[in-house]
Amino acid sequence: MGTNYNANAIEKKWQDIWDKERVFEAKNDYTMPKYYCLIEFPYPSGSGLHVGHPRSNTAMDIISRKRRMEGYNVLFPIGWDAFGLPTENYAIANKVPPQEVTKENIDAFRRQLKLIGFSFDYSREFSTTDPSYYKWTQWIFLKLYENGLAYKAEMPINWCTSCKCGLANEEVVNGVCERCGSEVIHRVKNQWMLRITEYAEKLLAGLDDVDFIPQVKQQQRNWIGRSEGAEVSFKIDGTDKELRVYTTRPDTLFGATYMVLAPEHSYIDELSSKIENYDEIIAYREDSARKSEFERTELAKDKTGVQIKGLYAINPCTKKRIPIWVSDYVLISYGTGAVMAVPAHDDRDWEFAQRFNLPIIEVVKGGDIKEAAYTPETGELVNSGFINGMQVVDAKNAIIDWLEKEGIGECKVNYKLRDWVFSRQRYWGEPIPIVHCPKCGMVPLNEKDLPLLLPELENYEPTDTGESPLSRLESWVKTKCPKCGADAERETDTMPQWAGSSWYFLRYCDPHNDEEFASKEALDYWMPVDWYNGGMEHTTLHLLYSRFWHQFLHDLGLVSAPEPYNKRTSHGMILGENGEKMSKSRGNVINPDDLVEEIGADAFRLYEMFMGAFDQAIPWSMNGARGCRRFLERVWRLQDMLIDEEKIRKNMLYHAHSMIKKVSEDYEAMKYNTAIAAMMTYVNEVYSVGSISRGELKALLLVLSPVAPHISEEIWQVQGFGEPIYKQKWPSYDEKYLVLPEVEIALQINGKLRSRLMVPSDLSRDDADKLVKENETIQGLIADKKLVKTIFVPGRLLNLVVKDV
RNA sequence: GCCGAAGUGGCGGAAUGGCAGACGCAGGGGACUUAAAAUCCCCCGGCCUCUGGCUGUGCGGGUUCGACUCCCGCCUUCGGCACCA
Repeated sequence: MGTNYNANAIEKKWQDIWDKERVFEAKNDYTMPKYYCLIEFPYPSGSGLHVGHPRSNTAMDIISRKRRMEGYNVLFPIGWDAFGLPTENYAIANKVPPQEVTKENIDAFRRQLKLIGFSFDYSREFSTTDPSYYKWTQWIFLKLYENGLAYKAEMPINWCTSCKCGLANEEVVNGVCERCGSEVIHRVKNQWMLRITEYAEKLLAGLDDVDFIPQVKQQQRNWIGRSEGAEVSFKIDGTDKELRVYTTRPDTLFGATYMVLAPEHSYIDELSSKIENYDEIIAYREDSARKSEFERTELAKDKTGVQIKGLYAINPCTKKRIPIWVSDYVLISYGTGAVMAVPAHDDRDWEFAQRFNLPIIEVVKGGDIKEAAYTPETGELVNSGFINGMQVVDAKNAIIDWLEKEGIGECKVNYKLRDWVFSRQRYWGEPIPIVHCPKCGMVPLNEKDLPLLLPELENYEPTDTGESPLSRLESWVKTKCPKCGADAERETDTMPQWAGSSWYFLRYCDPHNDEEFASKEALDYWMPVDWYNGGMEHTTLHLLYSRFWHQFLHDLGLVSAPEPYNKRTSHGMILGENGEKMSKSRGNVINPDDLVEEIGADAFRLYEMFMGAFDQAIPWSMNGARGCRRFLERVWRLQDMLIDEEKIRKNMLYHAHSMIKKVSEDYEAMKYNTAIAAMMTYVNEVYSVGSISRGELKALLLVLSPVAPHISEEIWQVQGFGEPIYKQKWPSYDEKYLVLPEVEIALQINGKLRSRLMVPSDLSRDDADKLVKENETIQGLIADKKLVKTIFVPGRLLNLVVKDV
């Protein structure tokens, strides 16, 4: 009997070797074929590594290790997305500087990741909070500012009552703050904004050229939300004002029977003298402001609204006077903040009209407008003057031509995407490198003055005014104008956490560069990222933001690739054993450290990949994890069955080669669970044979090594198989061994399984027909029936279609 | 409400339109052992008249020689969301 499998000792040993030999550092040899594997860099939270992290990490570690064996120069980097509110909140609660908390958390995370044996290039590690990194985040911001893509705007924003800072719409989840869960209200604030909408078309077009899983493309397209329609002006009766609306259905203009303004619409104030029930309208507006966007959408079925008495619009087609209402189902942030209501052909308008007894006029044939709005974009126009009888598509064109001729409207493309609110009134973020000068206005810092360091404070609490804690540090706020030298003040807002993660993949290419964010040479070689795996939850925020920044840098000629990521895949969430989301409060958290201690890193990695389909949410099973350890024990004991034979024996050729093929293909398709099943099947086969040759064991260790690298290296070394696996080539398979001389096929009658037959695997169609005639079993089964036809699928089945005589 | 994904044994899951349940977990039985653990071997969807047969992949239809897979209509669950005019 050989030695026992001591996972912890083996793992420590090989991790030290990899470290010392710098095995996984990407080479600066730009003549080699490259491969850039990326995982979303973790936020180093105080609670430590979650078992969800290793799912994505192991998957990409497998690809990285396989690529190295295939001869690629692989970049598989790691870093820390360390700015953000949880750290800041922890710092406030425990009265310690966020810098210290961050350092501790990063050290803890690094230690945990190293314990699992990922093949990261730690020589390129950095944190977004390093001044040498955020110097370049600030630099990119200044480029955006120079190019008119960063601006300040007074606008209604989401205001978190607890964090006391503005949030992007995208950060508001179910009406509460994504970070702290507190209520979000609307408040007006002068905010830094990034003009991502300028890139809407490009962000959309770029999706055509990248290999993202379809759900990601779909979600980004829906988020950008391009629509084609028209803007139309409605005269307001008795005034010189026109009410501008956007519609995707200009063809239904004859059916517009009333108008609706968002409660925040400026006309309510501008025309206040004409509004008979002004007080009522203002009261309604105040009600709406108190509602979060969530509530405004929640109450979908019970619409509220008030008619603006004294104001009427003129439908430009029918020339009729139509009432104007105000309702919070119309949002100020989309389109023009006002709509023409066509209740016959829009669900929301229909409900509203039903509720308030407003007229509903059918203008497209095909539905029953007494029962519901008819919304399909096909049908014939009725009750519509000069477009009567036209189909919807033609009617749209005709109306737009008419609007343009009359000068009251034109076609217009709209996006649902909104500009990115980029300010945070918080401490733990990159300071925005702008100075406010009483003479020159807003002045960007000079490049040579970057990084603008985040100063240490005594107290990190948000101020009651809602300004950043930085505003309290007078010595920092007071400065000279970079342009004229006059006394000036620094911007005290900081950037959101998304800033640092919008370009980190570029920095990995050349992480120690002091002169540039990364050298052109390094970027040209490494970019784009070949394969990026991450969570679906980042699809519309991080993934879109980083594509935006990258496209912008591309437009400046600073990066060559038009898109940052060539391929994007996604992993499923790991749930607790009870099938619920893992969380401290639910008490179902699995600690990676304990697990590595109990079953070892290799078994842990193996289970993470074996537990189920990679892209689906899977509940944890401690027994399943132990089963994976059991498999590795079985692999370890193969050493006791080893015979002194270099080659793969004849009876094992089929098994070995089909395993290599299956594992190679399944890794690429992220079907890790079936790849591992194939290796288990192979090991089961060896056990039934009772012995294994050196060649047979080598084949297994090579394909197993990306998932379970430590045990594979150890057995390889102990058995004297040569240079370590990390220097070996990925094994290939030979098609000629994938065919067995005989196969078992199914015999079906009318599609029902009746028997099984052993036949030569090269059995031809003619041979099959002959077989049907000559085989006694078959003849017995169809004795009293008439054979209509036979269907033969080589290697699979023989189906006899018969009829009763 | 809208968009997306998914429904297969006790559980996690396999299955280019071709033998449903690979592989693993849990369970049962046996071997080994003084014994237990570990290990090795075998069984393991349901039902029946049990060397065989029937039935079975959320429900109801359809296409096909043949459907977990494709089409139509439902139901349920899970994610995401923006009442987007």
